[in-house]
Amino acid sequence: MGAPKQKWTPEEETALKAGVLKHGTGKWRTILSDPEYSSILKSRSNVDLKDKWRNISVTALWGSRKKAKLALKRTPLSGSRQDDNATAITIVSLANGDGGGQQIYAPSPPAGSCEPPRPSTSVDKIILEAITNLKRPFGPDGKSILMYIEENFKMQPDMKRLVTSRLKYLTNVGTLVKKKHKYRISPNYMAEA
Amino acid sequence: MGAPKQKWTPEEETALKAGVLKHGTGKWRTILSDPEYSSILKSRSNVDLKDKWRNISVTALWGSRKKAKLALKRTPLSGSRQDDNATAITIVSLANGDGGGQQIYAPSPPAGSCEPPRPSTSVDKIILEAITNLKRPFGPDGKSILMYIEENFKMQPDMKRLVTSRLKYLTNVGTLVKKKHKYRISPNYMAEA
DNA sequence: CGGTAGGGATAGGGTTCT
DNA sequence: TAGAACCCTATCCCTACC
Repeated sequence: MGAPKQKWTPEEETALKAGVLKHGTGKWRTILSDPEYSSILKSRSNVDLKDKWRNISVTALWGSRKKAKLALKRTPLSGSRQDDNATAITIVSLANGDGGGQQIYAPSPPAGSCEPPRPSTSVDKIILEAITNLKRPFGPDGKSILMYIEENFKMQPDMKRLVTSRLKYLTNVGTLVKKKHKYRISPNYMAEA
Repeated sequence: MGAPKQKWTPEEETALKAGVLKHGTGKWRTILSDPEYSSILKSRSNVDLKDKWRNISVTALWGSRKKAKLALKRTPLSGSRQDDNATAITIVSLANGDGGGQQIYAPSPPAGSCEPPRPSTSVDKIILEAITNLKRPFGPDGKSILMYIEENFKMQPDMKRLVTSRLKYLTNVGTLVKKKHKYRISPNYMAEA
């Protein structure tokens, strides 16, 4: 009697994250077989795990943007009604199916303003996207990240320095893990949320 | 900014219903690809089809309930059983958002007395509600339907037999479709309305 | 066949417009 | 307030490729 849509419970999600932390991504059958998680995840398949992890990943990447959007919605503060999505959003057209057009990078939220101090800026999102999409076995190096950003975003002149300093910062705070000049998104970062 | 809201034409709606009849619900991309309908539905997406079908469904469910009420008022006449399976069948309390309160099942209209043999009783309404709310991919099986009813209605002792026989009947007259022990509301039933 | 990656489709909740 | 049309995205499914 399968359920039409079996929503993931927080317990399952936690187990999955722990499993990835322990065995790494792409080891779904292994995670499922690990007695530490098998009971919690017994109603899931390895493919389910893969799908869910994919979903968690994009959520982590786009999370802050979403929060900003929701915040704006909940509080229709002041007037401006038109440039809703424009305000706090820094990456556009990622969702659009066409892979042709170049995306536009807008420095930092010019209008939104009410953002509390966050450990991430819009550049960070781009960096995370770059690392994710480059899909290097041990993560891309700084140069590749730069190239990715140059190729996929219209950037402002000081972008290079900005990215470099952000890479350093994100590594310091633990969002990224740097090893042999290569950057990866910390599993811990995924595991939080 | 968005599209100006493209209202569904009767032609499109007909094509959609025919498509569902031919391919089944949940086969929206298939329906869209069927050359028989693709020209008519060319400006619709698979998601549009799904959304429209959802609208049609709720309208049909609620519509039939209204019709039944009116029918009872208008003509308590006897006889004809093909009294359209569409109008006679009604579903109640589908709209209640809270899942908390238990509903009350009243056997068959005790007051009406001179009720002619109708193709539906109040049990039928409950059955349809169960099938609708259980939302199983291929429809719930008889056992699930029973459980749903037991959990959500105060029932009389012979409910089980009643439900079983009604399931058989509704399948015979085409209101339900039975396949591999699972019951679904007939697309025909939806498509009429 | 079993497993994973990726693309794509569906389901269902939300939102917007009328 | 309701209903129709539309959006968002978690979940599920299918296929290609080992």
